[in-house]
Amino acid sequence: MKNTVSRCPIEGVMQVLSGRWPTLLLYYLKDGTKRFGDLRRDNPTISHRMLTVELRKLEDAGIVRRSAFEGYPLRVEYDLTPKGLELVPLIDALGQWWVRAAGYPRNGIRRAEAPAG
Amino acid sequence: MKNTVSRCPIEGVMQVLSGRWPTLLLYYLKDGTKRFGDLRRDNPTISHRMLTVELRKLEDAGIVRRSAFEGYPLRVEYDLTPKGLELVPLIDALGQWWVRAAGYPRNGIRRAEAPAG
DNA sequence: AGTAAATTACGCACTTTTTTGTAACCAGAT
DNA sequence: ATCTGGTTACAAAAAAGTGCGTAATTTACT
Repeated sequence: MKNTVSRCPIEGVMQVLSGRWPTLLLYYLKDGTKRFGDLRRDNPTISHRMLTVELRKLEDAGIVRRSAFEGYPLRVEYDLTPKGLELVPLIDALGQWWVRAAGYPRNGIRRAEAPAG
Repeated sequence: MKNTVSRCPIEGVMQVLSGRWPTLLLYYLKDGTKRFGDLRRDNPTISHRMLTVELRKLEDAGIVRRSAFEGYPLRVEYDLTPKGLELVPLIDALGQWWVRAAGYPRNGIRRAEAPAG
């Protein structure tokens, strides 16, 4: 998943959305503005390092907006940009496809017997 | 991205679609049936091993159908299952979002100044 | 009054885990 | 020997986790 020039738009999107966290963060951010700690509580298994890294990646992709406020204790808020909001229904569609297709019959055709012609 | 029980459907989909190859293979397979060697030529940078690994993953997910025919040299064909076909427009939508959103204005709000209240 | 501890959102260095690539080997008919 | 579609073992690379340090203010306690 290294940085490669992508001829195909699919490569570009997947560079950003691939992995366990990006879509999951989108999922939580679509409810509205969240703080760093909120997102950690939403998903307790993400490490603080990964959360910063992934948020930064989404920010760089123009999907998430980061707003830091002066003062202590620190306060930083994250929310979706218009671009990010457009992405949400597309991700949702994938989720729906996943649950819908879960009941599909297994493709039983393995090692089909047929003339090699 | 290891095997975790996914409460959220998003996690499930991304487990299969994450990475550089899955969506790309979908992209090539949507044109119709392809053989192993075809797919390697379509994407010369994928290693022999990764192609088998990724194809097997997609097959296990019920997205790709694998048909092996008797005889030598070997002949194995890959195509999309109905489930896989349903996925294609969703992936395409992501690609379109990517190119459409590429021209969006950068989110310039960084380190916003505001009362910490 | 003085001090210790908690808070919040990280950055950095280091270790572990996971993923991907390489190369060699296999089958068996032409 | 070559062709095709694989498998396996090993090595390299990338991704993810761990733990420590930082900052200024509040709270908790003595």
